[in-house]
Amino acid sequence: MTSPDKPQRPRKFAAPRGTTDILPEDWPYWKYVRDTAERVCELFGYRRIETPIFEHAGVFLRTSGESSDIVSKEVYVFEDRGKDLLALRPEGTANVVRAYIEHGMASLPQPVRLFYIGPNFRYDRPQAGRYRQHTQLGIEAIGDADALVDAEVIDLLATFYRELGLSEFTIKLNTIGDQVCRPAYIDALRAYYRPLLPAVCDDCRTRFEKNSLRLLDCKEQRCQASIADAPRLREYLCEPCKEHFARLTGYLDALDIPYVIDERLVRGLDYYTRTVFEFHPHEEGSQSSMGSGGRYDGLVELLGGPPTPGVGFGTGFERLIINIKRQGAAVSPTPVPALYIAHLTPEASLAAVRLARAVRAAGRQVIVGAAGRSLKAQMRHADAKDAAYAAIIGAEELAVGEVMLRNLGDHSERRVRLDDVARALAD
RNA sequence: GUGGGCGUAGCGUAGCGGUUAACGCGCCAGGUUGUGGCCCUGGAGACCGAGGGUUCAAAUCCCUCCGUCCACCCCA
Repeated sequence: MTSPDKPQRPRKFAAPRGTTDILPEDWPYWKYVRDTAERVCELFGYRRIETPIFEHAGVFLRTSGESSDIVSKEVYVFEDRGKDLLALRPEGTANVVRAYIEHGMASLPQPVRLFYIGPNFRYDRPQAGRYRQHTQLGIEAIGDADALVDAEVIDLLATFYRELGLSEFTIKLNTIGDQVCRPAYIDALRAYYRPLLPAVCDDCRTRFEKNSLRLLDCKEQRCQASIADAPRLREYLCEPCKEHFARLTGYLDALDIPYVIDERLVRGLDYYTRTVFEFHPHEEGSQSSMGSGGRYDGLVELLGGPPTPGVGFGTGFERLIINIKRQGAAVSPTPVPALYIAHLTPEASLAAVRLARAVRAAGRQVIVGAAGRSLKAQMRHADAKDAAYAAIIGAEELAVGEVMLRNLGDHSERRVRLDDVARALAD
């Protein structure tokens, strides 16, 4: 059926699985989220930092926990041409901590407050609100152990959501202890689970060996009874951890920030200590976590720095935008051209590009019509672009150094000197 | 990693065994000589996701693969 002379067409590519193009019609949402993020972070005194999207693999592999899903199966690791083992960053905290150490930020006034906006990569199976490349706003406050900073971070995230028009969310909060008290709890938890192992799911048997704390957030029906009667971490917390948590809830209460204590919230990254939290929209659905974070008092040391406390969060733009669309928040419209220049002859085209430059210099958006198209086609285009005015340059106008300036709203038109167009638009 | 739905022009769909695959939107060009939004006309654009099979005949039936979406899991 194919004629023998039909040329073989080159292969068409699609964006890699789990990635998407952000098209112009979606950009207003992205701009809205980015602008709001930058504004709110600055309000809280956070300064911007951007780190590379890839790092030495060890930065992530060493910090996130070998048994965590992120490290065990989701990190993009590759060897570069110089045989260095690198990894696309799967989360934002470890690399910022690396930068904190590398640039000697420990000698700055503490805590150092940082924020960043950029892509993260996880080899995951794509789904609604879940991508292999996703964009996060993250903040880190490094160098202060007090619960005031924990509260500040949570307040910042809550403020960000409110500013976005996302008022409907629940904050889940928990403390998972520290290096002092958690080991004793883990022992107790394992002792409790050991006889129950035949009854729980396969994943839980793995968790028992590798990451016992995660036994608590298993979603399997058959494991729920085991979880319900498990020892409570609360009862094993050391005094400093208890006090820290009490101070945190005190701050949150003072700020009138509502929260729900969820003793089963343990989080997926191993470096967390004490405070952990997640923000969920009220709308039900999968991938409902919009943002989350916690304290990581051992992380700086783990990456070779001095013992330094830290706390932060990450929040995913794609999920925020899903919720913004769902809750119908208003975003600013895409700017529309002030002037569309239609030109009818080759000489007029030269005048058109010069006029465009002059009007742009006055700070106004200009679109120049496609060369060689009929006036009708160019006017149609001007209308499709929602231009406020159209300037028509034909042989007649050009001969006397003028344009026909048409108001596309009220259909009025008048002749204006080429030099006066920018001024005429300002009226 | 597990399970399910779906893959027809740029987008949204129809066609569900039988000649040159249809419609809407969009795109391009016309509808009197230099003018938009409505309307009308015409055009471009699809090897019907890919490969294999069944059949005289397949976009239509079967198989495999790929892609995509959704759920579980995990997480932002």
